[in-house]
Amino acid sequence: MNDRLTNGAGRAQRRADARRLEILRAAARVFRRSGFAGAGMREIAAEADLSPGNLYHYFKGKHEILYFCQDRSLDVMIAALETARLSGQPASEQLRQVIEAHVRCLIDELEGSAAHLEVDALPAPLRKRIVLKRDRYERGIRRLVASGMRRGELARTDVKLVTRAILGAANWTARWFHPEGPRSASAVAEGLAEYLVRGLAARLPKKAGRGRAAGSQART
Amino acid sequence: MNDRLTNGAGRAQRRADARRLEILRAAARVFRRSGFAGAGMREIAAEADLSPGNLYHYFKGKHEILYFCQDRSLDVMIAALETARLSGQPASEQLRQVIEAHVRCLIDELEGSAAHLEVDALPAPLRKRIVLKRDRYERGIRRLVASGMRRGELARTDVKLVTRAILGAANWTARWFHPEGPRSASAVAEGLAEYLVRGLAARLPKKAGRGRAAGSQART
DNA sequence: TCACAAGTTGAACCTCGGTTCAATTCTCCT
DNA sequence: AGGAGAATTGAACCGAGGTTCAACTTGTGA
Repeated sequence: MNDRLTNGAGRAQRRADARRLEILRAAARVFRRSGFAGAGMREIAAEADLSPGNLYHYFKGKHEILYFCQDRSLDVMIAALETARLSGQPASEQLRQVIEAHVRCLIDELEGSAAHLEVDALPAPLRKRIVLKRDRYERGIRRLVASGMRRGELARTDVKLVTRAILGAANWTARWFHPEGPRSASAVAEGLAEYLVRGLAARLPKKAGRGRAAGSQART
Repeated sequence: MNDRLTNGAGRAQRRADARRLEILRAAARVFRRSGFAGAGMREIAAEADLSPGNLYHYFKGKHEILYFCQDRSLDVMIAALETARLSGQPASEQLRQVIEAHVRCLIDELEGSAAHLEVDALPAPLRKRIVLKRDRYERGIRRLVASGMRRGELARTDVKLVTRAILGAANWTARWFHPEGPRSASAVAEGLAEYLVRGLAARLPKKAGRGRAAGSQART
């Protein structure tokens, strides 16, 4: 009976949540296509198949939509980072997974979102929250890299600089990747990760115990 | 006499040109700070120390200012690419120079310009011209990389993908670099180039004639 | 010195895009 | 069925920012 009592209200809540999610996805697509400034509320409404005024029933305004898009993206990326961390694999493998997940998060055709690239577009209170989360993500990657360096799995270098280079290269795919292009999103993610990880593995061939490093030596 | 006849007009022309350049520099700074959308003509005018209406004496509009900023940046980068190419040094060294110049072009405190990062903001005719030039620059880098691969100086891989990764990492410095930060622009440019070039040199240690590779082996 | 062209200004204009809102429709519960 | 709240709409509102422009100032050449 209690279950039956909340069934309708529960269903309405679920529908509202689903509609919110729908809007966020649509917005993410428009933001990725046109950038935040170029994305109009009318365009987002059309993409989400509702009227412009209706957006305000679900979100306070354009900035709030952007904020939630960004929050979602960062959640996905942080989860991937955590998964990699818990895998217990070598640092280079973990880093590869993180980079691939990051790139996919950006350029996946249906779910991809470049929203988190436009933090500066947010008003200060929302921006602060996103920056905290983004910095948390970035620190996680740095820890992964630093740990790999300490273990001798990655070449020692400026952790911060390298992490930003990695993120830059990954984020930049949003600019040039086209779904109809010659490479699939996966191929791009993998190729990019391969290159970026290799830049940190450069000085490892001396370690005889390293299966891959040994393979590299045999090949070249 | 002829020299004296054109002296005043020549001087006026030079002053107009100097004023145009001043405006472009000011605009580049504002664009870098606030992005194209966030940069207002009033702000640019203030930065260039003249009135908003006066900008229109020198440029047709905001988009034309952006276009010329971008054109200038690409000129600088293309020139650096040409210098590196003509140096006849190994591909990895050439690539290093190109990357460093690219990064400096972005984050140099007085002259730096991130304008070329916002190609999409241009109306179609101007955008077409910038895209042509930008693609020319990118093809030049690709040729450099491909040539290094053919010569065995760089590891063989997907040239286009790697070039874009490099450009992405380099361009992204515009997002995170702060002049008052712990690293100078030069240190960032050098560190970044080091890492990005190493990702392409990963498989070279086998070449006994390589002084650096041999040094690396001795160290690790 | 004068006439004309170049350069400058600051207020006003105008458009575009974010947002509001009254009216209407839909959904849920009694 | 009726009432209340949620959801939706489409037109109107409003302000920010790009641009125009008449009036004025400065520079140049005869």
